Amino acid sequence: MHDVARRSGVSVATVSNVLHGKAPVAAQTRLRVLEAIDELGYRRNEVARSLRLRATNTLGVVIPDALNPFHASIALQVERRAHRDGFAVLVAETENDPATEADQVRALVGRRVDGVIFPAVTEGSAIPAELLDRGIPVVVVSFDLRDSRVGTINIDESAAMEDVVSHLTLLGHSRIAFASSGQREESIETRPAALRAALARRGLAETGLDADPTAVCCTNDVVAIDLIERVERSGRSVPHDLSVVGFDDIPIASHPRIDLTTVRQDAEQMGRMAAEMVLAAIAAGGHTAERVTAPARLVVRGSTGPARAGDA
Amino acid sequence: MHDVARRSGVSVATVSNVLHGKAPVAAQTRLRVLEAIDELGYRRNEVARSLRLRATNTLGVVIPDALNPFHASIALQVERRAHRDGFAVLVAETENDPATEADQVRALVGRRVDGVIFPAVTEGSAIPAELLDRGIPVVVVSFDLRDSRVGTINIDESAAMEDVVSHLTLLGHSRIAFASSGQREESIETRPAALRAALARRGLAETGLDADPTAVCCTNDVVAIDLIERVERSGRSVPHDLSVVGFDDIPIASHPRIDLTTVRQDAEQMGRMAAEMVLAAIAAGGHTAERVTAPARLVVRGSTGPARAGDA
DNA sequence: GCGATCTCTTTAAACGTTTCAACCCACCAC
DNA sequence: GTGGTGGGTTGAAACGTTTAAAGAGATCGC
Repeated sequence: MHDVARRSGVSVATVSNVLHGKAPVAAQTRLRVLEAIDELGYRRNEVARSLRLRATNTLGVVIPDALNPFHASIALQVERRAHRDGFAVLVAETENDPATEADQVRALVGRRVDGVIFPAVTEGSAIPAELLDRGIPVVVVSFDLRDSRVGTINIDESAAMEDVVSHLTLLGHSRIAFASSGQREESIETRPAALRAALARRGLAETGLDADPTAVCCTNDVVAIDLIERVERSGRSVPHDLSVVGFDDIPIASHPRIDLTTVRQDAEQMGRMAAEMVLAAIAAGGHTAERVTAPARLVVRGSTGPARAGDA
Repeated sequence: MHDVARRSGVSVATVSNVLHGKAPVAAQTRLRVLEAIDELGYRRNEVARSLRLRATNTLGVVIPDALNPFHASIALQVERRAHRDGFAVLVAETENDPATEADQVRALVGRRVDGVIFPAVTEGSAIPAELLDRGIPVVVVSFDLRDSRVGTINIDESAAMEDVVSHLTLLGHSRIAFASSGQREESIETRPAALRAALARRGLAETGLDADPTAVCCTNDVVAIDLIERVERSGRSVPHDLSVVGFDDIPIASHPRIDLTTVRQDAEQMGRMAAEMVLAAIAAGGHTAERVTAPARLVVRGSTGPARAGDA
């Protein structure tokens, strides 16, 4: 910038003015400056700008597992929406580990991100303490975190689960289990709890995964598809021996070879909304506590079928 | 930092010293400072630091399509490796569009990233001009860009394609087509060119996709799996009516329901190597021109079978 | 008692922007 | 001619660090 100023014979303040049009600058001067910028290939140093403005125009996305297409899709949409507003996106991977999550959040704080989005939260993470105390807006997707300082975007879990259970019981299932992602949990207790509630409403109890269920409701499509793989590798078949339901409706779920019955969530919409929510909060200069519930609906496909005879 | 200094009765320089251990500081002072840091919840402002050090400890990853698991996986590995060295990662989505790619690169330059990784390059992009002129190290994965200032990580495309064609011809195929990702191309001309070369070696020519091929080699697994879907929705079946080969071996490819014959690339290794290559270049203060070829091998599964009778 | 040495600490200048206040000059009203 | 107005420009401070250079006491050898 100093070089540009020198070359066009003006002060840096003037260069800054032609760049932002805050103060008026004579047409002729503007031209000279633009010329110099062009010749020197000048590109504004955003880090200096960030320092001065105390705003980095950067969002953090803290994602447990970038290989889960649902999470990836949300991150992607956030990036797109943010890009439109001139924001960049720092992604941080937690590997579902609360310790690295804390570590990553610290790093984001150090880099002074203007807002943070969690496409999912890891169990046992006291996530946003440090963020919230600093006034950094936080939006959480897929988990109904009840904190007056964080925004959330959720589907109506109990309605969705009600549809799932209704679908399964209509098919004659009564031994219904829940499968989570194995290692450390993501969507914490809400999804299995919703299942238990829906079952209870019908006088049923949850069946253990190892107690020979006839249907399994999985915490997400990746888990469901894995389950189908394990079942079929063991010589049984889906849906004949076991019905499987997923959550998310990731792209592969609708493939005819997979044909997974699942609860469809609109990741694109949810990601975009998350970005907009946090951007709005940033513009307004504080937290948000908005809670929106996104639409979701059961998509019945071929991975669910009638319960095995004699199992009602 | 000023607050910390004031609270512990020392100068900011001393605080800085206890933080980095550059200069010696008395044990007692160090203690007071650490205490103050703790009480105030101080966290170093990395943007000020970046400005002063003229290094942001940030990598850019320019990714055409985050929903392609191969790309996502590379990005993920880069993030992991970078995190270990205290680097953050800015992801930029190009949507396979050269214009937004240019835009994103400009944004990365403005933010003064220390290095950039392209998990794939979009056709027709004059990518790295601006980056290279500024001395920013660049590493490209999956495309053998021959530029003395960019590092590359590739598989041996012609060897891999040789294996594919050998496998297919052994099954009796001679009408072999290539399928790319439709819209704008990614891996530019190298993969189809390799196919043509391998065919030519056997006195065969490429068959058009619309000219009733008996086998199709796809530019990646996503395209292959899509193709299977389209074929089977139209009432034909894979591999009975058409053999399909992919590239990458993304996780779903090995699912028994998909069972895709494909060329396996080790995304984890390639991502890690890309990160290490660019980090090394940053440490050395300049470009890299290293070219490594990663291992790849054909994994034969159920999506390829004997050519239809009468088609030899 | 005096310079040298050593350990610890501070001062102040950078890094590259933005922006407030001041300045200059021309024009205008009176 | 004086004061106001307003467009165009600039000086300089600030943002929060790092670091070279200088300073301040001790300790020490002699």
